[in-house]
Amino acid sequence: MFRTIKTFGEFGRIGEFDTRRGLVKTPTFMPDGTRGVVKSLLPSQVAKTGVQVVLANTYHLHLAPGENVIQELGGVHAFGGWKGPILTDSGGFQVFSLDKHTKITEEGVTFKDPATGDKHFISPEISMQIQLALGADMIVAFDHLIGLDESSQHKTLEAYERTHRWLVRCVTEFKRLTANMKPSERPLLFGVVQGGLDLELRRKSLDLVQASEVDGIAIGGLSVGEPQADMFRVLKALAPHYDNARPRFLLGVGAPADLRFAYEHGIDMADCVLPTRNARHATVWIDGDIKTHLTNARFTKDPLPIDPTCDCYACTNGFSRAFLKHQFKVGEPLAGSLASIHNLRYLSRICEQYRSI
RNA sequence: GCAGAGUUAGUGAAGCGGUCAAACACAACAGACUGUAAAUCUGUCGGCUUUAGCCUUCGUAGGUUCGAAUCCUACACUCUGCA
Repeated sequence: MFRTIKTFGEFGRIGEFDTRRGLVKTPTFMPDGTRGVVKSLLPSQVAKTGVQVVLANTYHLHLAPGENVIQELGGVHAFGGWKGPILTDSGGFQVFSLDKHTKITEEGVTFKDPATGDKHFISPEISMQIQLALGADMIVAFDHLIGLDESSQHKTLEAYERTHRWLVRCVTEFKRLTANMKPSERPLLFGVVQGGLDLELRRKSLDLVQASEVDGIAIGGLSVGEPQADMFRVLKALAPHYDNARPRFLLGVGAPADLRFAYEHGIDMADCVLPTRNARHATVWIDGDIKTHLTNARFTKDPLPIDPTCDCYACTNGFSRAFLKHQFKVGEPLAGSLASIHNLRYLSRICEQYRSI
């Protein structure tokens, strides 16, 4: 149950909710640790940026090392060392990102591993089973996600309908798997809203998800190549219709401007690879949301920290832009780690600014 | 001193008569990245102008040829054998 502490603006809210692994204060940003950990960072470093929840991925952990291995070793928390809440994505995103390697039927999705050629079948039920076995504290229903370029718009309705049929199966399987758990031991299930850029469909999708027995509302299918204005239009249209008792999770959004818009339109939590991937690719955000390539020649002798206004470890411990540029140029992984710390802190600070309104 | 091999754009290295401003790699420069097939990918990379074009380049200087980075001669330098 989501507790609203305060509202701001027309749709924004500050609040908190409980997971079996502890309290989550919102708005919050959750970095993606696809294989169980945030790439290039120690859990302690992630925690110090203000991150409360880390994401992990059903698809990747199912392929290797397998949920059975992780379960035997004590679950994904023990496995990767993250003590706070963990949210697993369902594998639904891979239906989209591995599009060319998948075969979708009503029963589920067959993935052909691009690396090995091995086939893996994931259905709504199997996704629930994997996520429960991994030991996640929040899990996501297995949905059908499509791109939003012109060539795929005709699939919007199909994906929307399938997502809801699959949601029913997810809820049923989830209830079966958690039947013997106390409410305080049970992970939270998020249903996914789809509908592409069709506001009517989006609205219906939200109603359907909110009418089902899910703990949280996830907004999916955005930030998949559509113009920013389209994403904003959808978020704006959904904003007045959310159920106040449940947390709202925007899947896959992480650009500062997008997060701000989302939080101001009723979103409580979001995840994204952007801060950490960009960081490993030498790109950081600097005060004012200025996207900056640290490898640019102009930083060769720059003694300043990444962002003089930032309080992250990298910015307050003497690491100059010149040093980071050099480390990136010579391929030292420390540069990516320091930049990741900075970018995560940058997004956490945005969240903290909203939480302190 | 003799005999071989070599000298190509920032570096390494292809090319061995025309389709060569010259493959490829690295470096350099710029960019992309939004529920991670991503510590990855893309573009530029002789000069001037720029859809096209013009000019100057392949150790140096000559020569052969309609045409040379590619063939010949001389010279310079480098490496490997033999003295």
